[in-house]
Amino acid sequence: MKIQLPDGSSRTLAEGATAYDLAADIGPGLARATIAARVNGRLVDVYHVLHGGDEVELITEKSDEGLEIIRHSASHLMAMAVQELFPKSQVTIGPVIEDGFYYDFSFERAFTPEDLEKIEAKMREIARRKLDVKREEWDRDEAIRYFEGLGETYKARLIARIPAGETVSLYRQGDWADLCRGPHVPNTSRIRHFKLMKVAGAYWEGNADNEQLQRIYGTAWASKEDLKAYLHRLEEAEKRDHRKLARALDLFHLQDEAPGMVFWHPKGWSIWQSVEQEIRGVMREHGYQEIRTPQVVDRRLWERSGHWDKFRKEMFTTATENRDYAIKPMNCPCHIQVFNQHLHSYRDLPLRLAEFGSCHRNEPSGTLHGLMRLRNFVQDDAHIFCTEDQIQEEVCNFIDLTYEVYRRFGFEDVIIFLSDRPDNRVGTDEQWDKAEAALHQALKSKDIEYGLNPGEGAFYGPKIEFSLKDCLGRVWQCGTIQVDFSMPGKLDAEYVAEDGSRKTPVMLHRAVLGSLERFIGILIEQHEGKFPFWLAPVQAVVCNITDDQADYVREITDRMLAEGFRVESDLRNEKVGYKVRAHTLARVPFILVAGDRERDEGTVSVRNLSGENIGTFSVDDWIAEMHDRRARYA
RNA sequence: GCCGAUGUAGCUCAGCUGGUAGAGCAGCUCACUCGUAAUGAGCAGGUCGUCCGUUCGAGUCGGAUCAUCGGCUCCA
Repeated sequence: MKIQLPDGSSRTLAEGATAYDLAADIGPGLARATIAARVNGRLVDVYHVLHGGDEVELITEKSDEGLEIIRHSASHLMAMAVQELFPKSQVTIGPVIEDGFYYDFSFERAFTPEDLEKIEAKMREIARRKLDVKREEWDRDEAIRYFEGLGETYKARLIARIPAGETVSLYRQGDWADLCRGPHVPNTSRIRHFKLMKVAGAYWEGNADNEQLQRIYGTAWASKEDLKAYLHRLEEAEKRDHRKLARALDLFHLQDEAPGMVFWHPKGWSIWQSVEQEIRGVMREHGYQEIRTPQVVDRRLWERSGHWDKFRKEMFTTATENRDYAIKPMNCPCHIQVFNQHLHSYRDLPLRLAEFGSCHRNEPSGTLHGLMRLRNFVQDDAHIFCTEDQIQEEVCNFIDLTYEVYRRFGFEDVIIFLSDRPDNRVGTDEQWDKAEAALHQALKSKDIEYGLNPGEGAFYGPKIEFSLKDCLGRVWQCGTIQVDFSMPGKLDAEYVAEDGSRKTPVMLHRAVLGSLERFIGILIEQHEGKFPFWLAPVQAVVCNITDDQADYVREITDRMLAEGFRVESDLRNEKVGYKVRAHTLARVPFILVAGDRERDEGTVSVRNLSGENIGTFSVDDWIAEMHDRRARYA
């Protein structure tokens, strides 16, 4: 029979030949490297029997698909190892994830780190048994009986979801088998470069009401080098962790007495100020008016806005003189109060109110995470009151502004999702149609790639989310723009339309950075603490070499301070090498050294963070250089 | 909130099977006045997260609790 290859050539094989036979026919090296095959567009095992005219592409461990198959097979290998060691455990699901895989087990107790070592050793042992991994086709009902017979109730439940009468596939290695669509590696010995990473609890079907399962995470790679490189990458990422850098650079701290709330130190607060000032300027340029609203607001306002019913548990409350209050979890109800203080004309719209609003949310303790997830955070929040017809233009402007700001802070890699109508919602279908279309069109008109989160919108309207990644690749939402058909009406916002009638405006909730804390957290990790000149808490340190230059150093430090730069002098009685090292570790962008020569010439010698001496400048020239860098956001 | 791990000096960590704490760095003092990633010597610094228990005796064992870390769930 003839088999078509991807390069257009064909090969003749005996009837009944498998994908493996094809690889072997081409060459023994390829046979060794082949993990699976794509036959007529479908991924199959190497044991798959070919037919005349099949188009076949061999999948080796070097390809992305091959790697995925290795990881999937590694999760099976792990499940088999767990069940050999712990016969009472039950298997559930074990998918491939970024950089690895996991498998969820039901077991009477949690797995310990020591168990992990044993499981990993058992995996290597099973791999050495060189078991073939073979696909079997089973009748669905028989498969259910088979797994029930083994006491694998979760697996049986999973198969029961497959329509009756269909065949299901099992993959068998030795005497162990698992329900799986496949494909898998041909033999357990093909899984070589892996490591079990961590144990964690996880809920059956991802539902917190269900039983908690024991999840084991692992990583697997095609080569030893890849595995090593991955582990090294994790180590490097750890060094960028904003919590570690915050301690090293003295930016902020958290402590037991105020979980989820930040104590900002002078250097961290300096960064905050720079960020806030930057956003304040951008907002002013884009037609926003900044306001300030109260922290503690009577319960009745939250009842009217609907928050008291829905988010009572997440709100901090307080009471005095028989009145109940909530510490605000969001700013919008207060912004509507400001809007409502005047009777607005349609000519006032869009009206944009901005606030660096401090919000408190009583997040569950297990969710807190450094600066990324807090109980008290400040949003660069704003609410745009507008008509339905103005939504699209406002969204377009907002997208431009968001990208411009992110770029200025050094972010190019932005992840965007649009969340549309959930089942449970307010507003008419026409309103939702219009709002969703406005968001889609705004993104499309900017040629922006974005994902869709169907049904993930808020009950009050659709939204676009802008997310950035932290050093470990975890995605955090930062910017957002949300259409709201509900709250303005609930809180009696209205304007006078052209025809003299009273109408309810649409409100757009929007934030560029999201939470300033979270954004600064990501900023720290993005720059590894080496902030660009315009953001650095200390932009330059001037060091003398001996006491003889102390006055000169004080004088030029004062000159730079007078120009508005954050500059310190280091007059300690230490060797200049010691000072250079200290300020390099403190990530000061420029270290200026003045010895007798510089003092006599009225210059400074400038060293940057890369350790390069970028030259000796006259003090005037250096100040001009700093002005230039600040203006360029360098 | 759920599962697991962790909590010792400002920081990073050591402290075996219970016998009332140790290093490096940082800090302070003194000497040295020095040219781009660590000069030397000395000093000081901890009720071992908190509470309860076991024990003649607890940093070490048990329980509770708080916080942190890694996941899960959640995230207006």
